Amino acid sequence: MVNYNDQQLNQIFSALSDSTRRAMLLRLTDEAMSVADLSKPFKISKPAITKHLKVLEKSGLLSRTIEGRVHRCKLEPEPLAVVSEWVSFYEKFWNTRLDALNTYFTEEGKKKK
Amino acid sequence: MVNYNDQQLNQIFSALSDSTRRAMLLRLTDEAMSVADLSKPFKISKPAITKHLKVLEKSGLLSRTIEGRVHRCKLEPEPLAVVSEWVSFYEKFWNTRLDALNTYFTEEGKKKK
DNA sequence: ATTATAGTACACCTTATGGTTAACTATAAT
DNA sequence: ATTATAGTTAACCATAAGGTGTACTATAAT
Repeated sequence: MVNYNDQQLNQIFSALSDSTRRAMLLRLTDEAMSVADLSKPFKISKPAITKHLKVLEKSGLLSRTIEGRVHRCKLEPEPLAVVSEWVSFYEKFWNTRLDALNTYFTEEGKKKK
Repeated sequence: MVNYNDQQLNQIFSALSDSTRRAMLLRLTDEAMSVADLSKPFKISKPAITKHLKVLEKSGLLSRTIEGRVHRCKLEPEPLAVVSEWVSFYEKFWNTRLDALNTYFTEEGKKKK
């Protein structure tokens, strides 16, 4: 898989740390759409939208194709795969914790029997 | 699983968007350790370390137990499970993309045969 | 009692972030 | 040719983030 460096991870996590941007990504899972359509649910100014789009674009989470005066925005999921890969390393830690919890309750169950 | 709200996701992603903090988390996967031990690889001032620890603590990624004058820092993986859950929703999007790629190469393979 | 160590709190600085309004460019429609 | 629409750019503002040095608190060691 692609080897993203620290700075790129910074950018991706930073892009994801804003509710509006995450909502934008979610909206784009349905379908690619224009900036106007994409920004409909958000009660912020157009320049604010532009800035959010730039952040998403720079982090690689969004691409756009310009068709006339309309910018068609598309979700680019690869950085999310990178996040998934990054976080998967830690999976064992919450698993062992759940295992410990599980063992605890199993032992409790045994005692009651 | 726990239902984290938008603001908590903001905090978690924001905490993860800094190289130093991610390196701290990685260090803590080996073992829980004091602030001094934890901060050894980082060439920043002690107050800077304190700040990073606070960010990690507020996001739930780190806990500490005070033993005398030593603060023992421990990795708390639950927020990472939340990230994993959040990102898992998008898995289908990079899977379908990889599938498409796979199909493409498979078709190419057929042509060559 | 004094000194060393672990860590935080405070005040400050610089840059980044998220928002605004006003003005602009470029395409589309009348 | 004029007007409307899609979107960006520029200048500005307030607050947050990440860093610093100095001063402080609290525990441990001599």
